[in-house]
Amino acid sequence: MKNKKIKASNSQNEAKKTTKEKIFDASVDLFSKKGFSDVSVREIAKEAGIREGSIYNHYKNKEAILDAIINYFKSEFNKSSLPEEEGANLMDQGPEVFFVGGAKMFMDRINIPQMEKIWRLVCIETYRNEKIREFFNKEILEEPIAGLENIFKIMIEKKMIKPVDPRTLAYEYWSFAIFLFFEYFILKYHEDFDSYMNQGLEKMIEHTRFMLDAVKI
Amino acid sequence: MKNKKIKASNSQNEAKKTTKEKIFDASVDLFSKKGFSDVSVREIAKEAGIREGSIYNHYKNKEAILDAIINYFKSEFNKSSLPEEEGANLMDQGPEVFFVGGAKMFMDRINIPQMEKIWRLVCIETYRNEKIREFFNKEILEEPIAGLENIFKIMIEKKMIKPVDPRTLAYEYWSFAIFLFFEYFILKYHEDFDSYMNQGLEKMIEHTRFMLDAVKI
DNA sequence: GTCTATACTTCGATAGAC
DNA sequence: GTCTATCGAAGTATAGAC
Repeated sequence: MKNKKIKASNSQNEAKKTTKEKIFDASVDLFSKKGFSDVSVREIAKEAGIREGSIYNHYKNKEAILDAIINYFKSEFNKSSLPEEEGANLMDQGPEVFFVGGAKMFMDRINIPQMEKIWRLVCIETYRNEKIREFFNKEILEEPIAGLENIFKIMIEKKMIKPVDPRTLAYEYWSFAIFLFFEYFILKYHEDFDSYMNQGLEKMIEHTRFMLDAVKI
Repeated sequence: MKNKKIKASNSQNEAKKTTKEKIFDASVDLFSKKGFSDVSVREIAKEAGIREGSIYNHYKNKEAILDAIINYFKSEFNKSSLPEEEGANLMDQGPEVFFVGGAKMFMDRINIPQMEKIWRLVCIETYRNEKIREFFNKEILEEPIAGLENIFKIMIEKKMIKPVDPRTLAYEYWSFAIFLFFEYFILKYHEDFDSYMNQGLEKMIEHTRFMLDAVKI
């Protein structure tokens, strides 16, 4: 579970990259730093080490590069979503193990270098890009909350926690995670990356403790 | 306390506006919709009903307009911060009255038409603009949390709530408010404004109830 | 202080030689 | 598929008449 992070610096070696990959990676880098609108095709070409015109042999236009990044993000995001049975197993070990374990797994997903940049990109472009916004609302806001609501419902049925409204609990739990996204990727993005990511996990665990304390039987 | 909102549609009547105000208001409008980088000086001039060149008689450049908006926002934000004694009075009526009353007052501050647009602008430009980011971190994140920490400390001393770590409580309470900012101004901004603002207040009140339930004696 | 006109720059995208 | 060269559009900003 730990060596998932190594995998030869995320994708291919720098040397083996195709031109299309170079354009893709350069765009991820620049878009995540400055935002889509403040990056020019010239910059992307320079960063990728090719001429401007060559970009259009691989992508129809600038927008198409962003689309490709979004699609990559979506597929990676869905690829690594928590399998149903694994969750059920964790839950039997008690609520704390379930949530702390879940938070760690989730952080591991974000912590892949290339994906971390795209997470930042997603956060800063959500206001402007409708595709990203729809994805965010559906897959990062509504679906997790619906899933959590279900989990809390089960926990209540199993008398693992107090019978508080499961929807409220889900919202209380997950809104904190969204807050951490924005705190990390927007408010604190430039302040020493590594330590901040670890702080995020600790904060999420502390939040989990507070919530479970509030509803424990 | 309620008629603060009327005040002749926020600022001057449309007819009486100076050119500088027209430029300012047009910029607020456009920046809050599309973001600073995606708005041109030409657009601002058109929206303000003047010629492009005339803008430079009032502002040094495009960036200076944004600076003026930020400064206006800061001064309005500080102008309306909660007076110390009023808070103490509210607190004596119990935690629920204090927080529900506080949430309402806070929402009233945002709900002024011109300020609502600037709040949106602040939320979407935070990642890009260092002045906004510093302001957000200091005045919307750290200071409120420090203030809340103090309030929870007093409540614990007065034995109004359980002796949970006040810093944790402050973070638990305020992170939800920040989440609501982002949910409202980024994720749901175009989905029927008025009802969403009201929902926000209800959500904040529900959150307050959950938290107070968790720490009540 | 506003207008017309325009300078100057940068941008996204394309054409055509290799 | 990459390069050179360049186009047309759009951007910021300035000059000068009124």
